[in-house]
Amino acid sequence: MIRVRIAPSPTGFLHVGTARTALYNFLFARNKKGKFVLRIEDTDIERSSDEMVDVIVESLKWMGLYWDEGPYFQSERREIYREHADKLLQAGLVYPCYCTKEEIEERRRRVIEKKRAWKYDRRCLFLTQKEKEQFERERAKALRFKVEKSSSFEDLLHGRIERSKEDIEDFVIVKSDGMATYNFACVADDHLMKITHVIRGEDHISNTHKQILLYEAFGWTPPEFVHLPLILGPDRAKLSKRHSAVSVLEYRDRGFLPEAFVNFLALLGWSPGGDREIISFDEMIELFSLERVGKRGAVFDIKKLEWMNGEYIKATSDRELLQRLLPFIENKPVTKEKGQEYILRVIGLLKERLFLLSQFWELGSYFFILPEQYDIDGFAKYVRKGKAEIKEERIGEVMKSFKNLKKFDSETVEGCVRNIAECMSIKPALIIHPIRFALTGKTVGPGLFELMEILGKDECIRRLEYFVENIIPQYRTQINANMLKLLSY
RNA sequence: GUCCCCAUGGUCUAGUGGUUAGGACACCACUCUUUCAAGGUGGUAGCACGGGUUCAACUCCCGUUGGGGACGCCA
Repeated sequence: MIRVRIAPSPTGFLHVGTARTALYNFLFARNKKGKFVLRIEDTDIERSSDEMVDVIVESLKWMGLYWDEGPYFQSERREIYREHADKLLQAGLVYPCYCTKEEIEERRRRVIEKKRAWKYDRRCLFLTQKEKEQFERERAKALRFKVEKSSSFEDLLHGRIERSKEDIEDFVIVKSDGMATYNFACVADDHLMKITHVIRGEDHISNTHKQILLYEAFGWTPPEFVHLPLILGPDRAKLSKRHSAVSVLEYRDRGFLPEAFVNFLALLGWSPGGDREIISFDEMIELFSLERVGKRGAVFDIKKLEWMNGEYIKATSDRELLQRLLPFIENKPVTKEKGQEYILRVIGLLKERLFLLSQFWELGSYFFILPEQYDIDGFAKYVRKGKAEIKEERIGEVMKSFKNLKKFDSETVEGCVRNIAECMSIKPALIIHPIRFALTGKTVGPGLFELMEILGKDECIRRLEYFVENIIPQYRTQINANMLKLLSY
């Protein structure tokens, strides 16, 4: 049975790179009807925290990557590692190292100054008995693996990858605080947890060589390895905080749908073949195969993610979308009072111009409250282009006609407005734009008549009055000020 | 500096010796339209370079160049 794992370290948020690795492991496991294990690699006690464990768990759940086993915590497995380290010590395959960080740092600096490659100099391998006894009394010791063989393994993606023993240093397997290091805990756990395929980022290739040596030392059969290419920033360097958001939960909070996020990540390095782009989770599981994973690092293109998110939003039913939208609007004014049916109608109008859930309020707050601000400059541009005018008497005329309307559905309102325009022998646009501006404070948005139907007759009239009394004077002042400014030059 | 990985438009990719090198994002234009989106139509743009192998190379091999990664008692 296929068994894979995701082994994040709770020293930070779940990185999108780790998220994609988790996704590929998950897809591979589900495709092969195997098991997906979650293991928390918290051997760095200082930097690990429970909060980060929660964040990781939440991130994986948000993406829909449910694990079959775990989470296992390496911090709870100290004894297991210690026993295994003892075996290697007794077999003479590892040796104690008493060097301090500072001492090593000093020696390393000197080597690097000479432009030579640094590797642990084996100082503690050649200690005299006397030195050993003294250090044993005075210092904490780490355990180093004595590298005597070259390492080689078959990567399912890259083929055979070799590394000469001269290029591998005697690496630490147990730290001076008694905790196993990553390379050691990882090997012990992957073996003990019967992991069949280790699928991880290619930044681990050099670790894999060390780990191969450990498998051999224990006489264990190593699992299969797949080293995935990295996710890159726009400059083609490994994606990191300085590029953009790298935390999965940040994408959730910015209004991405998990389905879109997962779909996008899946395609970053894997292709189902052909021209397929929008693929459901189930299809991904069905189609996933390691043979179709690429070897090239992929740039994380936020634009494409946003497009894809828009596609998913459009494909989501209004009712479902309402549920997804709730976290983004429940703290906004009057959204509760207006009720779900009202919000649903707004969703109907806004849905196709949304590519992030978080844009809902930004685009449609005026459905709930008076416009927070009026884009006077934007509107002024229309005026200059001759596409709109501010004429109080026209707005007055519109209000008067609205008051007489029995019905206020979009068709009736449209008929009414067009009729006024015709009577005045002007283009409807000259009325439509000012009304849109008066009602929403914006120059862009959904069809005017549809949004008026939702706002309702009373609210429309109320806003038109408010506009005439409060905004037009402001508008005049601002325009005049601009004129004066222009004249003074 | 040492070792390792990689190479199809700006980006994600399809392609596994014979294709007018296909799709998507982005960009541009046109269209629809009361605006913005969405939609529709069209367009710009690519096999890094040099050697082989072969009747034939984007495709296979070698090298160069370019990019990336690893060199922690971090994971």
